[in-house]
Amino acid sequence: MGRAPCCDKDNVKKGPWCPEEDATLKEYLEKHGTGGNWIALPRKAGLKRCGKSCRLRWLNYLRPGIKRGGFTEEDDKIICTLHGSIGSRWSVIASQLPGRTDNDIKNYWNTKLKKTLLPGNSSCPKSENMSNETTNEIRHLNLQQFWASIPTAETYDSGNSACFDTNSNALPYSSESNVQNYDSNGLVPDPSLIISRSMQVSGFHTSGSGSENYSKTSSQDLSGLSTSSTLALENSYGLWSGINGSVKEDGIMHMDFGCESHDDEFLNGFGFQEDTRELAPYLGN
DNA sequence: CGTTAAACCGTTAACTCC
DNA sequence: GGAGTTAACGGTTTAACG
Repeated sequence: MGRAPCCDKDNVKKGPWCPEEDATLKEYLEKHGTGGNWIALPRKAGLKRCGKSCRLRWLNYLRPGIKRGGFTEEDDKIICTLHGSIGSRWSVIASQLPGRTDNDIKNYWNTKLKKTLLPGNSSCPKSENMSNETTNEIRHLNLQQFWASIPTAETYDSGNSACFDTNSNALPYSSESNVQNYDSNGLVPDPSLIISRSMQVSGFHTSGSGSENYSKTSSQDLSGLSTSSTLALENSYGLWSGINGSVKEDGIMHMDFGCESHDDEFLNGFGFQEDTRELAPYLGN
């Protein structure tokens, strides 16, 4: 006996969505939100689709602020770097690329990046496949972005994909209008601050090199953030131990990366050491 | 602790282009 | 008709809830 199907398969439509269905779903969600229940949603909205299909359609296609195609070189670097570090945790990678969906990134990786960047079909963009310049660039980018990406309780990106409060009727996306900009002098935050800050947000700027503005929201906005991405961060990027689960007496941050690995040498090359003393030069300590 | 729903990701059907 | 691309499905894992 298998698991019970999520819906009555005889009475649901499958396959590509037509414009009418899209319009119906969009209109319903804009009016009523999800109501915290995707499964009941299609019936309420008058759609002959299963809730899972509606959710996917909304998140991957209809949701406002969605970006499709047009990946930049910087997007490529972020994807390659993160994929090299954490593997195919597409939702985590997507959380670093505002407006991108896990599905989109996964497709892009499988159809383009994997072929162009990993000719040896390696799981990691190892140095032998790249020029030194490129490798160094990615290393630097990775460090900056990894540290910068550790969110503060006040930061998340306006266009992020993963803001979704299942307990409210709020639509599962963040509202750009609630976002204020502030200057972030120095992309790499103090590690002690990093750790003391709550990892409760799902999205944050990762692009650029230090002079960009970051975004912050009111605390109210944080309630709408994705729990899944929060957990994804915690699960993927490690368990933080020590004071407040973070920094030990020696002031060194000890990290236990829970991700399967991939290639220790590679990770070290990208700054993923267990002991962040090695990262001091990058962290400005 | 069992059940249910959401989230996630690998796979593939469907489509487009050459 | 084969290759490339993308949207969607299916199955599994995770989280939430009673």
